Amino acid sequence: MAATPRQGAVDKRRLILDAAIVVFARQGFHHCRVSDVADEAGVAYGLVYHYFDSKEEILNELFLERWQIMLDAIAEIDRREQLAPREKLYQVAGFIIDSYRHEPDLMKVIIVEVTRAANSFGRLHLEKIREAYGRIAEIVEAARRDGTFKQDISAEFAALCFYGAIEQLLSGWIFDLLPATEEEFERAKGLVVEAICGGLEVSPTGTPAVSG
Amino acid sequence: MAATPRQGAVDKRRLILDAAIVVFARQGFHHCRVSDVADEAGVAYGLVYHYFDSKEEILNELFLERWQIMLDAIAEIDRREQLAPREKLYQVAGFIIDSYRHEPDLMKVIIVEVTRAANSFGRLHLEKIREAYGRIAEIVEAARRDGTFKQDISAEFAALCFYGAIEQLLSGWIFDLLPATEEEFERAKGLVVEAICGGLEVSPTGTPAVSG
DNA sequence: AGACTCGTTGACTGACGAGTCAATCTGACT
DNA sequence: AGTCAGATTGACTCGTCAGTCAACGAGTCT
Repeated sequence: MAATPRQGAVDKRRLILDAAIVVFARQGFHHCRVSDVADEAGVAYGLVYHYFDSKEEILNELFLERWQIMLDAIAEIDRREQLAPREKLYQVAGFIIDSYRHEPDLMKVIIVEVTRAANSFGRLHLEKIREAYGRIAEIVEAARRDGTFKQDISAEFAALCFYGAIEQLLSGWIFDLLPATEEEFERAKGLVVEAICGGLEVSPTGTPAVSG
Repeated sequence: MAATPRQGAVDKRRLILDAAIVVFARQGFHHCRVSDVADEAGVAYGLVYHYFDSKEEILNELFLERWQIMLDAIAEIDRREQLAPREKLYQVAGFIIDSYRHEPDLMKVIIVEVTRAANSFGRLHLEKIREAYGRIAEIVEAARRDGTFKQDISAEFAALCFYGAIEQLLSGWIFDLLPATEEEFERAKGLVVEAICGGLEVSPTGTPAVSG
């Protein structure tokens, strides 16, 4: 299975994966043909089946590949001792938002075709998604232990809200409900953390309302 | 088109819609056949096409029907002058969560199948989804005006986070990542509002941490 | 009774598209 | 030059399934 890609030769497997990202994002997984992917990759139809067992396997591969990168990134962020909980969450939000900024098509495919459809194929995806919640929950749990975060909201529940807010944000960009500009991406990072950590309500004491 | 359903006769159109909810939820929109829906409804295959133009139209109908109910409910909640912003949001969260409690299959279909489809078929769905954000944003906007909510988070952004958290909650139940019991439903209503309005962080002054 | 309308039936069709496979190519190694 | 392994090709197969349609049934009106 392409164990030794000849030097100089283009990695056709990668080519197919990248083409699939474009096609899946444009037409949707169910509304595209395998031949569309092959055409986009500039490759013969049959070659797709040389590298992958099925159309679904391509989607699986795209998801698992990218999701693992995210899981590792979250774990790495959590490991930085000097960061306050809120800063850790900011880093996490930043990583996910930057992922969308740099690879909007891939993130669209993952969110629209995989995250929302997790019941149709194997339990593997659900396990991976749960893992992401778990890693975020660990950050929250540490914050609860050191007294920064409230006791009465469980870490798992908090993680769910936090991730949900971010995913909805990406959905907004994906479906053109929100302006997807560089400035908006940056602003959103801070705002989503402020909304979830600080809350929408004005604190009883500090944080005077900024006019304008 | 079934303008005068004869009295005593079962409304076959409704029967088909209800069967579609069950089948779409169980097998997924793309992994079921129209004949599955007909069988579930106990009706001949062709009758489905007597009432609907296509398989997709059934999905459309299910979404639009239910979504409009939700939009109306949110508007109605916003109209209750005596409610504080946080209480209004609690009512909204409660309504959506209760929708899931009473019709989990329908809500599953709407969340799992429609959002995915939102890019493939018409912009109508997106418009409706945007409308929901808008109605929630109105609640937040009023709260910002009267000084209850922060100025530096826009109402639209706040609405997105709020709705995102709720949708993620439903996803958790849908995909069995969370226990879906009566008590959890009730607890979740309060928690999601507390998380979003009050934030995860302990307020500088009040709200002493509850032990246990 | 006869004619008309509308609900209902389910066998059939036609297109579509995932996956197969035998043939061909390419470069490496002897 | 000859052999071999793996990459690459694309025409073909074959099941599936959305959508059609001609016929039938059950009320209603005259």
